[in-house]
Amino acid sequence: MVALAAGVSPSTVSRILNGTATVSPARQDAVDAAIKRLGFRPNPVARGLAGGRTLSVGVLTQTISSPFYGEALHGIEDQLEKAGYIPIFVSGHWHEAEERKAIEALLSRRVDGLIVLAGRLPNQALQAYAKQLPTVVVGRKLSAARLFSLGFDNEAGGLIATQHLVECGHDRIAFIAGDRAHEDALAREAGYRKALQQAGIAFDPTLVIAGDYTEAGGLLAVNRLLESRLPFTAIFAANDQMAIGAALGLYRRNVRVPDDVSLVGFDDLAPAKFAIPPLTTVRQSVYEMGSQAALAMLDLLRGATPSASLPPPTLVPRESTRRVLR
Amino acid sequence: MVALAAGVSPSTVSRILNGTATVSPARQDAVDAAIKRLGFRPNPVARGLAGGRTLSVGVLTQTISSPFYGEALHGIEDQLEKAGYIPIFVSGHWHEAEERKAIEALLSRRVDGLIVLAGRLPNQALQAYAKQLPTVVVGRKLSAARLFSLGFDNEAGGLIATQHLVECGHDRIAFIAGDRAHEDALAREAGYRKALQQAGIAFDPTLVIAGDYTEAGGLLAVNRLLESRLPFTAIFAANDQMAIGAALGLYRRNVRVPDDVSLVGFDDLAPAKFAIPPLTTVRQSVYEMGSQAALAMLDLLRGATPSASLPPPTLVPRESTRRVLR
DNA sequence: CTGAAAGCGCTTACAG
DNA sequence: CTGAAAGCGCTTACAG
Repeated sequence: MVALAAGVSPSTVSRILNGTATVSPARQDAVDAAIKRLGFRPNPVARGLAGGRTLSVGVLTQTISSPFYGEALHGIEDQLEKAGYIPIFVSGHWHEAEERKAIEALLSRRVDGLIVLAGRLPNQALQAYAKQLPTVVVGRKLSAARLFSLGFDNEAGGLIATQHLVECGHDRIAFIAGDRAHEDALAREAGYRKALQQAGIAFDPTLVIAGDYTEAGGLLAVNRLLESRLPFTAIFAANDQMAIGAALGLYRRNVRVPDDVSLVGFDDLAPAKFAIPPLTTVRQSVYEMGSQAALAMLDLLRGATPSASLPPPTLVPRESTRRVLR
Repeated sequence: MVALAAGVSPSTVSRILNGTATVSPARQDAVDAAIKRLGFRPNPVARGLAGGRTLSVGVLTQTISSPFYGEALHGIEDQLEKAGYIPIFVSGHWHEAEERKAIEALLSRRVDGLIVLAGRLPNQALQAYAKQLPTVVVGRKLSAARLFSLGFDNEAGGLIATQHLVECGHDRIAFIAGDRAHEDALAREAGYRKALQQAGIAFDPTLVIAGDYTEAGGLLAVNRLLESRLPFTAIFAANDQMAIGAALGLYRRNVRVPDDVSLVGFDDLAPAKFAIPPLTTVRQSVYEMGSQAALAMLDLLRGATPSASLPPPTLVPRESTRRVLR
């Protein structure tokens, strides 16, 4: 070890580097100076082998190129980096076997912790991983030792989106649902129904169209809706991407937004703001979600109990919704 | 080493694992069986320390949440994973000092290679890194030993975009430029000018507006253009994001696309297809760019000379452009 | 507070 | 073709 060449034993240097024990000021200074002089940078690989820590945390995401998760990864990266950890991102592509494989790769690289963003892995698989290393899961509610979970209140989001439409005077509100395999899609739908109920509007199942969280899915859904000839004056799409697809479908058939139908999305990703017309939506700070997840991981890593939580969703009124004219 | 417990020496096992030398069939089988029986998974951390290989490659990107780079990262990940390597993504945020720091972090983790996506690092810095480890840089042309560079033909892209507009009969074509710090922005502009020249249309510098590759920048640019009261019937924006911002600016002022002005973008990222109206643009397969970069890295790693290249950009005609009416 | 020693899990010359 | 040995760059009990 290089720094040894500058006075003391390797053990002492190691202790200083890690703050593992108190060291006399004299040697402290000597070592600091030597480190500076030599431009010494500890080798994380060796540290990992010897100490069992790699200062890296594995992050299982679904698609690294998704606009939604991209934001979250950004939040994770910023936070982890500050603490000297490096995130290692792997993709599961919404496929259980791939997710497992990706996590195995992470484990074999001895990451210190695991952050899981959504996915199809059963809860119990996640709980099992938590036995091996600190784990934070985003988008589900579950508990176990060394496992922390974090999620938005999607039902509340669905509720305020629909309430906004109700307040605008709409009572024939179609809903384009998200992929039912996602917990959050179900919660958003529950919020929609709850708002209807609170407003005394009868729930009409024919106004609910299945979707898949993609633009193409939103386009398809709106086409089906239009072909059904059911009357409606507003659409709540379970995410922005579907709302954007729906907007295109409406444009194609010369249905004007918001003059003929009001449209609200969910997420408030970047494209919502520049949609034509700019999309009214429910804001969730996905970046914040990532950074809170990382903070929780850092807590877990130092043996503390995480207290991270997410701000409630809020409505962002833009130009795709308006009061219904009578 | 666990597998030793099953017959031979650790060296032999290592050799089998790495294909480093020929081993007698008998031991080969014995070891294979033992590996299988014990469910042995080699520890990449230890391999890295001992052998100097970590089976990881560092990827410097600018913003992990960018729609453009997200696609590229996806391509890199898919290709590297197939070969047993894992990518480690770090962000430089278009900031030279951060880029350097990020690369240092990668080096200290002993990545086997480095893929650099754009950025502000001077070419010579990149060439210096190439002396330390195999490097592939995307989006610049430069050469050095163990350095491979790869990029789209942005000038050709700018050319075909503008030619398309010319063929539609436009001769007052505005150009919203990209961030001049990007080489590709300059090349796209050169393509624009070349097309004008080939068509015998005089270049009018007042029709060129500075932009920054963001939607907000496109919106601003179009406002400036409209306020200038200069006549124009078409706009070529140097990327899709600015085109989308421009479309919103036009919509706000009741200028119809494509009836009043034709609009073309560049990149063909996902949102272009669902813009209103769907955006005519120049397609570059960013995913392909990532996967070719990864393939080139794999070549470098095995000591071969990379031969990766990118398909030429192509025009994707959609609904935002139309023949000018006389 | 601080060394000397052993060891993390592998790989790679070095000798057969 | 195959072992024994040394070593990658650190950390962590173990003794002072």
